[in-house]
Amino acid sequence: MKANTRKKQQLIDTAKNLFSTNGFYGTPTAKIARDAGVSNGILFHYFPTKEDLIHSLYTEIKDDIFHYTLSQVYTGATLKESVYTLWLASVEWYIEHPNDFQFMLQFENSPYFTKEIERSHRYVQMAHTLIEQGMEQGVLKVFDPMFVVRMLSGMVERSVQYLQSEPGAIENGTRQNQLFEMAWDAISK
Amino acid sequence: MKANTRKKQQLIDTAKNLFSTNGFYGTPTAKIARDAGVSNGILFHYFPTKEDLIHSLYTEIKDDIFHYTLSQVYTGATLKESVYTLWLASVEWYIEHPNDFQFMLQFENSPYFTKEIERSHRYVQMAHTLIEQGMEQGVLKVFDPMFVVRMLSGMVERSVQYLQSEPGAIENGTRQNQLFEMAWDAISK
Amino acid sequence: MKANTRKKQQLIDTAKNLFSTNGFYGTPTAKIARDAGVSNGILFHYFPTKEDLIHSLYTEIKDDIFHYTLSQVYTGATLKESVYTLWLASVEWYIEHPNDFQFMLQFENSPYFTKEIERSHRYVQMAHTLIEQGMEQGVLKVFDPMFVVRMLSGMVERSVQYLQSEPGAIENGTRQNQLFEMAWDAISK
Amino acid sequence: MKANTRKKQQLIDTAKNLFSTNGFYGTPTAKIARDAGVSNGILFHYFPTKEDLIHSLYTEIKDDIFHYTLSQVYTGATLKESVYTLWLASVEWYIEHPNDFQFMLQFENSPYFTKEIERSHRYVQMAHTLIEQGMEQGVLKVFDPMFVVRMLSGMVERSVQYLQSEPGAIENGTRQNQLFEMAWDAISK
DNA sequence: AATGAATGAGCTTTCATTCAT
DNA sequence: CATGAATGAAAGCTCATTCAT
Repeated sequence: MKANTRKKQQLIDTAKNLFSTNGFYGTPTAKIARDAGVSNGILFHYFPTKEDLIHSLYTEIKDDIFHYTLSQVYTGATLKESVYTLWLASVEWYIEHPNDFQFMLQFENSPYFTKEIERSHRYVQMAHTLIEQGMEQGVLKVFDPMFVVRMLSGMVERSVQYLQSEPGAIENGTRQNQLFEMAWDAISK
Repeated sequence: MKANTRKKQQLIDTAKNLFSTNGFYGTPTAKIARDAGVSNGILFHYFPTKEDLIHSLYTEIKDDIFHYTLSQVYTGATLKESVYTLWLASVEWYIEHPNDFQFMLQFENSPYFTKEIERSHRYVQMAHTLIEQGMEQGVLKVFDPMFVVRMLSGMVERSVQYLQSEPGAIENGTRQNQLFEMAWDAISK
Repeated sequence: MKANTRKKQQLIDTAKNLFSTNGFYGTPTAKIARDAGVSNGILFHYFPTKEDLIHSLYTEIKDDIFHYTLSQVYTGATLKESVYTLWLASVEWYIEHPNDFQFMLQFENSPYFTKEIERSHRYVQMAHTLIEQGMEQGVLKVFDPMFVVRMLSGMVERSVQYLQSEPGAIENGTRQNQLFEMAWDAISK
Repeated sequence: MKANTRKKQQLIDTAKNLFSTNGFYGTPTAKIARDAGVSNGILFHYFPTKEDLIHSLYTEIKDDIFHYTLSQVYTGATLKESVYTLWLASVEWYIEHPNDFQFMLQFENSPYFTKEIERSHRYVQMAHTLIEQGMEQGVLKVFDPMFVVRMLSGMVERSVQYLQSEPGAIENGTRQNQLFEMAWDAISK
């Protein structure tokens, strides 16, 4: 089972690398297996179809970011502080995992992505709950909470891309605060 | 020259339809030609490769939206009014052309899309100029203008998706104003 | 009719160039037309099929070399002198027309080439007659004359290739005599 | 590994047959696979491109004829005897393998064939060595040895074609001796 | 669990040839 | 005679998936 886990994980890691560089369609399963140092056939033992592999990757990423974010939240925070924690944890995690970030962008804009998948992940559910509370507290503008979640993730994504392209910006705490203020101004009353 | 134009345009229209529904990779060139009612080979007469076709489509869309937006602007407007005009024209145009909207999202998140392509279109250049002016006037938060342009288009896209999913929202002028206010609050000081 | 002749000749010349460089199959008819500066369609006006074009080229070459050789022969020559004249004229002509030489080699080793075509050309018939005479006179080894003709052309071809590859050899009369002696020794008693 | 070898060999044999009859360009890879009784795709598993297949075929042939010829040579032979052995072994082998002979002629007169390929085969190298020795011994006319090798193979080829077309000639030892004498007279002093 | 040979449908692109103008 | 758009039947090659071992 160790060998099992190792090969599976190698496939996942290799797939993330290749997908983020060449896209889903530019990455044959045979190349994933070859680069992962395993046989062609074993990939389909772990992931019955290429689509299954892609979904597994996405799920793993969303789980990872969920756990990272969860580890950052603390009780007794104000609504704005909670949103800030969520926002910053997400940005930090994407900056640390550029392959995952790249992969996620592609996946969420591909025909593989559906609303059902979007809603099924705890990361999104957590954000949804937070936004709902903010509206109830009268702190946030009132819209469909799911829409605000999407708006927020859109702003996170653009911010990450900006930080990636601007040298030195990642370490600049002030910059990050300014970026968060944009998002907060957008959604708060 | 009429036949020329007609067949080429049929290919473009058919391609937009199919691409927006099935994606680039889910749409064989043979199907495009068949659905357009033309021969297989003529597609490659007008577009030497599938990639050329895709790029042409994108360019056409960006030109169309540029001209539509341009027709809406008026002189003597305040900065906020100008941004509103730009925002609203974009939203309206995408709502009216859902195929183009869908295609654009896919293209801009595909490996076909590069920063060079992004900057080369007049639509983006126009937005860039406007944002720069706003910063100089002290009305907008100061960032790399290109980043703000991207942030804005991201918010336009999410707004369009929201309007598409919410029945009756499209005709609701108040709703649209509220959506714009989110964007304006994000970027203005 | 002048224009007629001009375009046709341009097609022939261009085709020879392209065929000798890229081969029959590496040369699309469209490229021949383009390089010749004429329209795609007109090629098929003069040559109903690509094969017709190829055959025309070959016939033209064989006619040219026939006339050149004929102009070199003189009456009262011995058999060996006549064979020498034939041999030298052929070598000279190929050296002067490398494209034609290249094209001929390809054609004669392609599926387009048949025994019927081979026999139908006056150049071959002339050689055949000469060899027959030599056998009757008891000067040449006795075989099927057609075989000796082929053997001789084979030796001409290799000699031309040798002269082409050896710098300075073309102007070297002694070299050419030595090459002829090889051929003569092969076929003479 | 048996299946491996079997399918690969079936592809090679079928390809030789089809190529020699219809030429490289007249033989689709799909037909090779079909006639070989294997799937379309497996051909490209063994030979990444059609060109690779063609080159492999040629290499195999040249290796086969090399080994056959090598098995015929004996020590203590005079130079003329050695050349005779080489000549006869080649002629015999081509007569026994008409498909290979046909294929070889096409290949060596196609754009696939280069001087580098020609020199790389042991069969040619063996002939080259023999001719060089003959020149050093003063038995052969002095030329670039490679040219003499080519001249000799040209004469072998014409002789094989002659023997193929002349009924009964193949079994006629005298005929073969006469053909060899032509070649020998050509190259010997 | 693991291999990698094998499958075969499907893809983009090419190109000789036709045809409306 | 001349153009070049239009046709459509291949062709070579790819690749997700299966299967014998």
